[in-house]
Amino acid sequence: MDVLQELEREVAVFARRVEGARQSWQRHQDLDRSAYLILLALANDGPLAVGQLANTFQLDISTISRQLAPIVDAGLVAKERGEIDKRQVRLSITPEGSAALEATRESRRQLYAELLADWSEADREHFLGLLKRFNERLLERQQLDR
Amino acid sequence: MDVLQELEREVAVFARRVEGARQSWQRHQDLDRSAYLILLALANDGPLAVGQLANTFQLDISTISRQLAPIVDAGLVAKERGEIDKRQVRLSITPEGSAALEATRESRRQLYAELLADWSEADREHFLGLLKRFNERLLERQQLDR
DNA sequence: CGACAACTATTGTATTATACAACTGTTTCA
DNA sequence: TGAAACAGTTGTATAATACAATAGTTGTCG
Repeated sequence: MDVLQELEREVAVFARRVEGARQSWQRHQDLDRSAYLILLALANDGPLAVGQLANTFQLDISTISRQLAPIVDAGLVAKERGEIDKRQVRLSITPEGSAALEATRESRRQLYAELLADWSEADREHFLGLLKRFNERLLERQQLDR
Repeated sequence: MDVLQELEREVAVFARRVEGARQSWQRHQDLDRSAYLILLALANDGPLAVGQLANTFQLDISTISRQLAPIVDAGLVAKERGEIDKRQVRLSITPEGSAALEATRESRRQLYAELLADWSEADREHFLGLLKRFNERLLERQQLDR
């Protein structure tokens, strides 16, 4: 059978399953997906504006704006008016945010350790590499399409 | 950096990107994701009941029931009362359904051909293999959790 | 054999994530 | 300096989902 066709199918299934997993694995104390990804982005790429986050995830600014509200309220992200450009907002992760991020990260890492318990290190690395490459492609494609 | 941690992150990103792609790539004449996956399941695994489909995707029966409505209306899936057990419903793909499935499949295959244009055949196969394995794991896990 | 528990599917209702549109305040530039 | 462009927020609509209530069917046990 055609590899592309199978791949396409497997990706569709993957999307469904991951979506399902998100719900059933969501532990109460952990950050939800949007908060987790936002904090990850802020932790990695320093302070960002709302629009930059929206661009990172290819989501509408309004969506990010709403997702931000609870995590700003919870004190995980600090929000200041931009100094140079007062339209912008400068979002940065707080120490509490970093702590929450680490906790969730560890909890998820644990999950993946169980999930991939019998995978060799080589397979894990290989999968990671290919997935990264695929993700980059997806991003490029989506940016073109906009 | 820890491979598991990176993998976990990459999967989260993947879920987001694929979700985004679903919206921007949805061509008008193509089947939507749920219809596509349902037809795929019916084409591969013969006639199924609503509950069996729900189990396949780890979704609530009510969700499948609703997703079924438009594709039954469109004549892509035939719906009969089960002969032995009249509570059940017997869903099977119709010739029109097969045609629609093939068209969407081809359209998606094309998309993946572009997306993975510069991947070697070996990489594609490798990615497919690892993804399949990961998907199986996810399913096992989710079934346990229910 | 008949009542009741268990099961299959549908429909009602609520929630969540998202986009688009309308609006406010800020900046840039002709 | 006024108009167009831009950043973000809030209002509104839609789609996908889960859970609850319900209807019809089956199976079992006293």
